[in-house]
Amino acid sequence: MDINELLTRGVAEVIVESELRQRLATGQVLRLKQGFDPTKPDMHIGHAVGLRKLRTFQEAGHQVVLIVGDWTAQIGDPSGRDETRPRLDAATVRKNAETYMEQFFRVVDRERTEVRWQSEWFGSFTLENALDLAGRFTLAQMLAHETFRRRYDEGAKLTILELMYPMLQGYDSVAISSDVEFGGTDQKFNNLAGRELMGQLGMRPQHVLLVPLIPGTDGRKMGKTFNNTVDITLSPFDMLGKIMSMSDEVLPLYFEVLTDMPLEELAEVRTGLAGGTASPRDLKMRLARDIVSQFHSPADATAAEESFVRQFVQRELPTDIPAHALAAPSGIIDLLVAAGMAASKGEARRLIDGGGVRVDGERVEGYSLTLAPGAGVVVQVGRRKFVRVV
RNA sequence: GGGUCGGUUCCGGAGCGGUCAAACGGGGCAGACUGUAAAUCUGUUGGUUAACACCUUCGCAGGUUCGAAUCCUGCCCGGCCCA
Repeated sequence: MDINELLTRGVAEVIVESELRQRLATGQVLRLKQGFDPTKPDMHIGHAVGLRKLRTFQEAGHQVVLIVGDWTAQIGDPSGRDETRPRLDAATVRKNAETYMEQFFRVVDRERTEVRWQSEWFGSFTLENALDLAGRFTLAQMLAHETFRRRYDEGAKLTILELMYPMLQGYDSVAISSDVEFGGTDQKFNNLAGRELMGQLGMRPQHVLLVPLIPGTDGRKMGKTFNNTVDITLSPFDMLGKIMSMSDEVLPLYFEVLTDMPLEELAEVRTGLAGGTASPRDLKMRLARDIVSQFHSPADATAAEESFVRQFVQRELPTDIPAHALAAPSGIIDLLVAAGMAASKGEARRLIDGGGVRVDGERVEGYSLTLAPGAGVVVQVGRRKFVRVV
């Protein structure tokens, strides 16, 4: 891939672009820093945007340095946060880190990745070191950070510990001699702290490559708080379904940042969608297949598509309905709760009232229906939950 | 340390002695419409109950009252002002 596409496709901002462009041209192997906090091991395809970019750089010969933020995890990244996060214990952090890396290396080449834990340098950090670090940043600099500024102005709780977060992340760059730090646009402030610190210490300041945050299934920025993520650990079927249920507007961006579709073709897709000559539905299926293939396999993608068409387009029952064994006759309400299709009996009643429960395709009216063991009927809640009574 | 304002159901945010399981908005869930699009519209959103009703919930612990999310006392937590 040429340097231009490397620095523009699926990239929101590069700091400082002209300099990084020159360094890439020299053919020198660069150290690409990517950090993560082992607080939230579930990775979604929004994260994959950055990972794919790392992967592309690796293919161009560069070295990834993955930093496990086992210290910053205990602070919690304040970026975009409204409140102080709870601190985690060491065992949880370690477990989360393992889960995270398992997912990370589904995209990034493990062979060209160096894994470093923050405790390597922060474990022996002294108070003197910490004070020195804190002395290199001013309050005004910190308040330039949108998140800090807003919380400060609104009179919300904001601890000194949280102000330390960008400093620690910045120090990571010093510790591993980072050349380029990768992150989402929400990481800009933290990444720039690394630049600042490296410069103060007489090192060559790292460059920063920011990837865009992509919209989630509901069109808002993809993130855990909105519950609109497409997790990369989803089954092929669920992953395909989630992508299919997304708004059409995301298509061009998704193709750009999550597939290898050639730029010329990408341009055609854009004009086709804008002009109404391309089918959004077909393109979305193509996108979904592509993404599922990446995290699973082309065969899985094909199978998922077939199931999807059967279940949602042709409205047939799914092929693999879980069985729910009954020992004795059971009322519909109890069954829904026992099968995990409703959280409480009250909710089960509400679902029935709302017309969301079907038995063998027939809408259930009233709460009096009783099902016998071995009935073999299929109980359905909404469009996605099925159970066969045996 | 002093003064002051505040801590409400998933989130935001009303309520300020009974009519409060608690307005309203967001989110969630279900239904209609569909391309499982999106948008829109409708219903619903503590638990048990067929229902009446009852139980648990409004930072924590006590108290006043026939009755408290609402009043009083102490404590914990946060913001602001003063030091």
